Amino acid sequence: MHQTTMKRIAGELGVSITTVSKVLNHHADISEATRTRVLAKVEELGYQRNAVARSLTLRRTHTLGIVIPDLMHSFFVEVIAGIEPVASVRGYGLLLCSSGEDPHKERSELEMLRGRQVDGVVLASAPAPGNTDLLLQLTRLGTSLVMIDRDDHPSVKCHRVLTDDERVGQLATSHLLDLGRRAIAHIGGPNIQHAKRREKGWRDALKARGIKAPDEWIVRGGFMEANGYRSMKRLLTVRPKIDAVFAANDPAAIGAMKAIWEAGLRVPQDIAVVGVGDIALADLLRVPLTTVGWSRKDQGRHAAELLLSGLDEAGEVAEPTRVIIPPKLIVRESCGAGHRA
Amino acid sequence: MHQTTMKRIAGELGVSITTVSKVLNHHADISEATRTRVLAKVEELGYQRNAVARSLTLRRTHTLGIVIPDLMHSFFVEVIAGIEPVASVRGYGLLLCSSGEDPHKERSELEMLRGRQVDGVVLASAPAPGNTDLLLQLTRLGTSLVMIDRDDHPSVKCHRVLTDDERVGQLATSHLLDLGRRAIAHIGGPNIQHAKRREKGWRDALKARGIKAPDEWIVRGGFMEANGYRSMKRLLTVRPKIDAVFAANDPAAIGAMKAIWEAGLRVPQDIAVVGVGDIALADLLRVPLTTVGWSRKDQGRHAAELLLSGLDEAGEVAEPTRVIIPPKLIVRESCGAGHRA
DNA sequence: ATACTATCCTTTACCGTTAAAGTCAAGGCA
DNA sequence: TGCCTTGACTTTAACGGTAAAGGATAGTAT
Repeated sequence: MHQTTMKRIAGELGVSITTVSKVLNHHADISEATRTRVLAKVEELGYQRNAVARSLTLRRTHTLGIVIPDLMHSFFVEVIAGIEPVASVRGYGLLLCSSGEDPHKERSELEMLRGRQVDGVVLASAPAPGNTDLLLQLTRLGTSLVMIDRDDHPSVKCHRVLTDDERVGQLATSHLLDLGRRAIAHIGGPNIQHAKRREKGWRDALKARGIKAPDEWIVRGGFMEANGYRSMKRLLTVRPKIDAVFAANDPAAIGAMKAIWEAGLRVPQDIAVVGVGDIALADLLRVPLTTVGWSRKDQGRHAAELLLSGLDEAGEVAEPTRVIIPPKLIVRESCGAGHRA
Repeated sequence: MHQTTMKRIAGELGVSITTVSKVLNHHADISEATRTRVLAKVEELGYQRNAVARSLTLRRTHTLGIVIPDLMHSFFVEVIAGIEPVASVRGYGLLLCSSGEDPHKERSELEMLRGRQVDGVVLASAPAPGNTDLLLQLTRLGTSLVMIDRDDHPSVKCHRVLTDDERVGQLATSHLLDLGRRAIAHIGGPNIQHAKRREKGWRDALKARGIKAPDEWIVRGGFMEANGYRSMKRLLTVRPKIDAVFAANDPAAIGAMKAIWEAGLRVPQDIAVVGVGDIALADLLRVPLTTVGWSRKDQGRHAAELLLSGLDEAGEVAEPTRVIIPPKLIVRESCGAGHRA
């Protein structure tokens, strides 16, 4: 029932606990003979160091907290898939938290992570400035922080791994314009920085071609499929009719397509749709979704590397870095570019 | 830079550390006056207990390890989404590990979790009996274990939350038979229990209608989209031609559809496809996928509840439970039942 | 022979918290 | 008055490990 401890090893060998510890930590002042004996006993008993006890003395848990807004959204899972191998090979564990887009839950998760003394946190913040104080406190306490995806909490000095959201909006919108669409509506995201920036990119791209978007062309909602669905229902009532939609993310775009189909219209013939995110399976949808994507694995990988390299060089506080993962247009069929024969 | 400790609180108040500890643990032998003073100081300094130190003394980390084979497979993520809220409200953290279907990685992840003294483990085991010894050892050490999805390691006595895989196979196959298909091939999974059981269900359903499946009707591979794709390529060469495929899971079914389309054939007109799993977005595929599904959130929820209830009643070793999540057929379009007008 | 120096261990203290046992003054009871 | 409770703390030891400082023994320089 009880885990083997160094005490036991030391006892059976007639050496001190410290000697065992030194062998396991590769200290130089241990004779080859003792080292061998200890290692043999370790092997025999299948001993493994107790990470909790080590964390307490070393003041390092080798654990990263991950706080994301939605586990069911494949975007964040892909980011985690990018973080995992980097953390894993370096011996870091991942403590997974979901905020469910709720700032209060986010706060309590962050507090939980603080209490558990995680070495670092990867955060995709729920849209609310309420937790800025906690984040500031965490960094002050020596917890490294990397924000991914969301560019909120401007006063918090930490690494950020983002994409260029204005460019995202421009890419999507220009493409639709290039295909001859003119009445290009926008399904906006929630009230967070990068949703606003995608909107700005959309607006700028239209303006660049001399099109002024009327107010009815934009409906702001959330990032969920249901939000896109509701928003599209509204956009379908706009007159004169719109002929394209740029949705702030793929789930919203998918929701929009559902609404379009329900109205008996066709994608892309009646309304072209472009999303953002390139979520998994988007190429296998009834109408494969044209989208603006970037590598989430890269995003996760960068986040983990920033975090871990900052942890290894203890002491020196690295300058906050902004890594921009370049977005690119992924043309499929929902935009009407028709890449079938 | 330094976290506030009980020592500091005790010092500033002129009481012993134990007194502070007792207040925070709601011990009775503390006067109302002292309790109030301590609580006020805790509030003032924003003090929070150090979970690492508590874990060491309490021999409880309030952490569950989760080991899944593939982070990119939405199935497991959905299970996690079912586990998360249950664990979260009870104050348990989730340490996430991905084995990448590799038994060696799985082993090292399990060892990592053992070293970190997790209270329990939710495991979807990679297909290999190699780690049975470790699992037995873990349970012997007092770590609760719940296996989800995979029904391997029969000698390990632990709770299991599974679905009825034979029924899954029967449900899918009978449905195709009901629709008039007769040459129903099977894309099998890897060499693990529930893949074999789905195969058995398929075989039994055919036999029940007097059909004996020839050997070429089954191709066994893995659970990934690529496996389904390759398997289908092979099945397309079978003569006389097959008119339906039951794939052991949805990614494989999607891979199969890709292969079918690439061969210039249509789903379901030329070949009907039924998968297993009801992954997210399956209803939005180019041809919405008919599949046999069950609630993964329920599965995760059950797993977490079994684990946590076992942890609360410390000492008494609960009888291993088998929870069967009932599968149900989800009819869409890939089977040819035609639920459009 | 004496002091010096490696080499190889051990002792002691500490990480932050909790449980068990101990202290001590005030109050109750015979 | 003396003894026993009771209430409200404090002291001590422990959880499992690591770091720093402290021996002991043997070999080397002088």
